[in-house]
Amino acid sequence: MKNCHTDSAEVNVIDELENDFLRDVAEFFKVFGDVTRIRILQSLLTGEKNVTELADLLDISQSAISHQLRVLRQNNLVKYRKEGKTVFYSLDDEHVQTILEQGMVHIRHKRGYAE
Amino acid sequence: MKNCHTDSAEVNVIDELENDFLRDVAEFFKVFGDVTRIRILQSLLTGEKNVTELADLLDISQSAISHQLRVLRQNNLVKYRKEGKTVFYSLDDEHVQTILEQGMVHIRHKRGYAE
DNA sequence: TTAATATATGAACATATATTCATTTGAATG
DNA sequence: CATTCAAATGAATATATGTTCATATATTAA
Repeated sequence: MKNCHTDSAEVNVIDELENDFLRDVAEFFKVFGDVTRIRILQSLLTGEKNVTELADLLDISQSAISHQLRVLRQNNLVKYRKEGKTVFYSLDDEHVQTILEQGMVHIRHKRGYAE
Repeated sequence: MKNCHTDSAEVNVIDELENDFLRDVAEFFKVFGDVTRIRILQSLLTGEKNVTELADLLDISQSAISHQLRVLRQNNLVKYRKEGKTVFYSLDDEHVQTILEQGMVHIRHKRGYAE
């Protein structure tokens, strides 16, 4: 007799789904786990910016910025808007902002940075 | 005449502090950016577990678990308690739990997993 | 003390990832 | 159309990271 928790084949299926899910969660956090991307995201907290602006502001090559923006795009952390030749990026939703700010608050408290 | 925002040397000092801070934030998120560590953390949501338990439960070698627990320890995501030869690990504080759950909720919604 | 068990650690290896450099695409303008 | 400017992309390289394997440490039991 089987129930929804002890049948081994069924549990394996569930485990696989769970593992896929956790893999995605890890991938999601991984995107926040890079200084360049964090700096980009933090810059976008104050509003949309184009690629050149970001490169100048952060003193990082246009190429590096562009590569990282692609990662951010692919993971839906930013959205963009084209206007002529320039592309303006901004944070995708408040979820992103919330998580970013949570992390910043955590480190600020932990390391005792001035508020 | 200088003020607290335009003096270039002073700004550089501020930038350095800010960059150090953002580096730490990225490091912090990086810890969440690995499936094994996420699986460990998720397992600890239901309470403390020892190393062997985790290795069995997650079907990951004792060594791999131990290496990752070290990373989690060094970043204050978990704390531990020794009892004889066994070491019990648990989540450090609710901050960790909050961020983990935020990420899981985000992915669940984004990917449309069943609640 | 010897054996057994739980955990930690170091070295080696394979893979992933970020940056640079060169080039390309695409849009506006002369 | 040729040029210029903004952004994207591909290849190459250097570095970081996770796992395995072998071994060490530490605690308990025989």
